[in-house]
Amino acid sequence: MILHIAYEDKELPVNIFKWIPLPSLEQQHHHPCFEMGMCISGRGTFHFGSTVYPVAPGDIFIVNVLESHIAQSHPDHPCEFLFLNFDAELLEKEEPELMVPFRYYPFHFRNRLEGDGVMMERLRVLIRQIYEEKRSMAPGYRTAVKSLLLSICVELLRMSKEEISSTIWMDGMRKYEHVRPVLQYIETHYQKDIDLTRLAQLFHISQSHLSRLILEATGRKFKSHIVTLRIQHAKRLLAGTSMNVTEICFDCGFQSMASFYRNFKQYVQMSPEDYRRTVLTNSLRIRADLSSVIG
DNA sequence: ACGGGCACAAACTTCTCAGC
DNA sequence: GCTGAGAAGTTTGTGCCCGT
Repeated sequence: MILHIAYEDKELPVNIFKWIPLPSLEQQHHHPCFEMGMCISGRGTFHFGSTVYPVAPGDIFIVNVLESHIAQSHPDHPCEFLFLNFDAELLEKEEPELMVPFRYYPFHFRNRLEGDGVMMERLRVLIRQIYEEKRSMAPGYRTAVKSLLLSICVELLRMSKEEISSTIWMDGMRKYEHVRPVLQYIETHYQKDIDLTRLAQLFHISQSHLSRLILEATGRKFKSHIVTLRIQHAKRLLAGTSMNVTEICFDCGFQSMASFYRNFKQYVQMSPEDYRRTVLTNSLRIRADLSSVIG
């Protein structure tokens, strides 16, 4: 199940809120943003696909972009979470290296961070500070939230560096630096008709070698990487504009309606029209809930 | 007009081997 | 160890069609 994340503040794509999961196991969901969930109290379980982690106070769970997950409370000791979700663009714009623990080491990525180490304690404090900043909305809170979030990502980056041997780390960074211009090119040209052959010619690398480099750097195949960017763009247009599906398809860089439908269904598990209806229904429901709370 | 499915050709990925 | 070339298997794009 896909969740469309609407940020309260359009200038700051960061949400933070308290949440008590139900004791019954709900359907897993995913969303196009990063999420961190810190357990404040109680017990329970956190499900990522078929992997199940126990939940204890102080545990921090990292949810990657489009990763299926759901938290569940213990029936007798419901757990309370502080959930933080934010747009990946925030990190990419600031310093792409911050994406490394999430994106460039897919095989080292782990969802549960636990323990009483100095770094863990620092992460917990930073998450609480973001919650307080967002709640108080004191002058300059946007900058404060952004800098706290970036500090969290720096901590994660350093933690992941400690876990991975320096040889693997240096090797990964070197490969990433090698392929970085290609990835930047893809991210600015994905709306156009780019293919691996032309890209290989442009960067003077063989097609097979470029394919391998992209896979090593991103954890995704070339096509999958492009399609992910295009689908994210399509979702933004479906949710935020009245453009018809055909216009959106070609605006995103798809060469035909058929491939757009096939890819959209594969990545989002529903057709573009169904997605637009779901997003509209959800946003209307949220507005109705808010107006009933406000009175 | 638009949304969606199917079959085939084209493009991409993966693997292996060889040269530097 | 890094990179390129080539072959085989897999995936995607294109064109066409049908239903609403």
